[in-house]
Amino acid sequence: MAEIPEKPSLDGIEAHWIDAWESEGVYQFDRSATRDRVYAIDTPPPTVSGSLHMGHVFSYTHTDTIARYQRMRGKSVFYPMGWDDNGLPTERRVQNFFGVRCDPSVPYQAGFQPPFRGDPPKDHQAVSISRPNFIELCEELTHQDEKVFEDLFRRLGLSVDWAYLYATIDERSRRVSQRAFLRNLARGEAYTQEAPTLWDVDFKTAVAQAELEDRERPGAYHQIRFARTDGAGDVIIDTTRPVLIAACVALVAHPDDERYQPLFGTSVRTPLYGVEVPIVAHPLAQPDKGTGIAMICTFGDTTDVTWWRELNLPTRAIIGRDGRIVATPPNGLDSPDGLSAFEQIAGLYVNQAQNKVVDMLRESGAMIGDPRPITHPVKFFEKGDRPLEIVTSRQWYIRNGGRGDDLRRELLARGESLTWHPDHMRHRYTNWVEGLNGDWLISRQRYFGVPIPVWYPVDAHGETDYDHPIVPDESLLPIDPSTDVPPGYSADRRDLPNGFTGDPDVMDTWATSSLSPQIAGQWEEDADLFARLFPMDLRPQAHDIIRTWLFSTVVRAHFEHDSLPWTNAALSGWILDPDRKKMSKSKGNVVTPLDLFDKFGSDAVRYWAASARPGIDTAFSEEQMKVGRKLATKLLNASKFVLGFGEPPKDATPSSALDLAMLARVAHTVDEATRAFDDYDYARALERTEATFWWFCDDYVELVKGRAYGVHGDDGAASAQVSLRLALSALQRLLAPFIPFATESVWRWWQSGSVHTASWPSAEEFSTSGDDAILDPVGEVLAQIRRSKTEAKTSQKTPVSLASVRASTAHCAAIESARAEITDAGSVESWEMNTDDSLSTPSVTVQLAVDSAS
RNA sequence: GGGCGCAUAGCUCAGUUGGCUAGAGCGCUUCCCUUACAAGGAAGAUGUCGGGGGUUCGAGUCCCUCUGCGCCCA
Repeated sequence: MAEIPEKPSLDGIEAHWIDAWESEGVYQFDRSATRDRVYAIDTPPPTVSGSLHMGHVFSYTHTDTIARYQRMRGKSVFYPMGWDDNGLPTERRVQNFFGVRCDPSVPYQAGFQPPFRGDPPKDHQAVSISRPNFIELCEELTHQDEKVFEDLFRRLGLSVDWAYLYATIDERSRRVSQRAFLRNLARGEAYTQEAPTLWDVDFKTAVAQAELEDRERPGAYHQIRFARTDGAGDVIIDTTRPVLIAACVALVAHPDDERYQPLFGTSVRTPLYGVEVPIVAHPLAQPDKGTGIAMICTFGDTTDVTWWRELNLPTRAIIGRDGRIVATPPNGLDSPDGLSAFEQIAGLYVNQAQNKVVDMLRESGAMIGDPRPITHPVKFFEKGDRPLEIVTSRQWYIRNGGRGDDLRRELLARGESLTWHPDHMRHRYTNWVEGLNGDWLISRQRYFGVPIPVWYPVDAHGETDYDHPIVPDESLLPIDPSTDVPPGYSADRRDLPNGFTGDPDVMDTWATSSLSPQIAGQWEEDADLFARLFPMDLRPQAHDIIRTWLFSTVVRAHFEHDSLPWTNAALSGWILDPDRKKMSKSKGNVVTPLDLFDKFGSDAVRYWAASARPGIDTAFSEEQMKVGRKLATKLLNASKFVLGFGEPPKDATPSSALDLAMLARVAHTVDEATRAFDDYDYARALERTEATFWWFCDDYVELVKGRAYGVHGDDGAASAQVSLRLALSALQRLLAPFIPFATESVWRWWQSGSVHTASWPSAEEFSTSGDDAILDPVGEVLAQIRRSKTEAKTSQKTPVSLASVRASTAHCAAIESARAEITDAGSVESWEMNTDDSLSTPSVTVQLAVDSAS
């Protein structure tokens, strides 16, 4: 137990307790606890290559309050931390930081030193390095970033057990990720397929539906003439992408569209290229868009893919994976004029080719009028800078209900049985699952990720047999098929006829992070541990990744464990700047968390975060942090006051009416806070606790002060002192989840052990004989006495020569029961009590002794 | 276009199966160095509960509708 300081202070308490908690193992998960005594949290692994921001502080604080509450309720809390370091954000950061670029054809260079470590000059040409060198740099940089994140989270006071730290690229994550994939493959839940795929031409990788976003982009309608092959005139279409005319395989109109019904079954020739294409009918054609008839190209957008598939159309792909028009003209384009028109655009980037095509269309007379500018939504990779193209490529998929109604229904049912906080967030999930239009594409043509753990046989002609992947034994995981050799082959048969070849791709980062419960819980590696954790109790996360992280985690657990991965999901809102705009770096309104910790203290910043209702977008507010700091300071001073009386006599019990009433109020608050926490409403628990704490300081302490000092004798003092201590103990514990540093400081002034492993208060700790109904009339009388002094602009110490009270019978009795205390607090010299049952609130007429004193 | 949410004091927000005179904090104004705390305390002013309609003895709360804002999906 520590000395109570003369002048309590919040300065330096964070560093002190961070060290003490670590050395005492306060937050260690007790793995001997059985499942019913465990509370397991599937902590979101933050992307460490991103910047630290208030959003992290905000949502992780919410989770931490829940973790601390559950720990105090006696649960063994499994609260791990993970770093999401694999994937594109890290690759991009590594490129920018070191001035390098990954080129798998470059050989490994031992001891490679990058040209820069931070801030390469703008005109620097990226140095091409091997994949292993690149990955080494990824690991170097993520380790630096992880240290910064860890320091931040420790400073914030997260009650994480750091012994269970993981990273999504570490060996266990790779092993778990590959094992789960191989299980999916064995059960037919993962498959490979050659198919049209959304493709980012800059990152040169496939992307999944969940990674798309629509952006409004300027474009233009071009009206184009297609000549009918029967010579009966032209068909006019509107298109924003005339560049794709060479990829056109049909024109399409709605089956009910009377304008075009006579044309179904006939054909037209494409302008410039002279390719004959049919006119077909399909309900996805929009009669009110443009001229109502559109060209189908392979592939302009996802609707083209649907038409192509459902109408069995040929393929004429013209856009390559590098975003350029391919060199070879597509099938069917064979007329001399057509070939020379195609030569004009071959090798150009798409937008250059578009300009060229428009020029040629004007010249040929196939274009009517000028382009008409419009703004329209264009699909982008959420991390990309250029519109997505669609290319045909071989990719790996995991089924997710997007192509199968039975599975879709099962996954919707999983969403139904999950408990959502707040509840309305479940609609995001339902909405997303119902709107899926394909399986989950998990292969990425990138470098820093978990390799897809398969090889393929290469036949005698050198052709790769993708239909019979060779899989490793689970005991060998993790593997890298680019360096490891499959069973039954020797290393020198790599990439040779009658040999093998490794799958060159890595998995999407979500394909690994969707296994965070299995990674953190050491699935299949520590069965005893996993059984104590899974399914976990809580998935806390931001609401913008319901479609990605939350959903994909549900999918993996559904397949592997036939269960939900957790029972509760808690969704945090966004941080808005004080003008209610979403905070962003470009606006320059981002504040760094560490500066705020220095300025207000961690507890104050946590207070701001914990004040926000679950799931609600919240304005960044330094004002709220000041309030939090006041609360922490007040707790120090109030604790010092209460404990300053020393130990009350051993046999002391609360006996006076006011003390019992105060304890009844605190007991009621304990119930309210407990109910709120059980419902994951940390903000309500804080608000109720805080209100009672301030009332305790402002009214109760002031009322009871004189008696506690002994002016009414030893018995009254003993009752006051023991009641003050009972209440203080409860209030310190109720505040512990929110302001862990200040509460720990004051707790250790008089208790042994940490407040964070103390038991959560219960109403049973208090005598229940009190009547807290007396507190309102008593408080009202006190307020009126204070008001009269304030209005007289005199000190609150000024004596009251006569307090004349009019109140109902019940209120008079209440006031009588605490009259001695009001007398002390208000310096009342004499009383006059009048019963008036018509009054709903007491009325006090106050005569001040100030005039006679002057 | 479909879905979800929000609208209460100058600001940020509470307001729990409909129930007393609609609350808190911040900010603002005034006063008080009071022996836990001046990094404090006491007090004051401020509302057509977004508009309209309905149900009800009674509506901030339930229903309908309109308006504005935000987010998710197409």
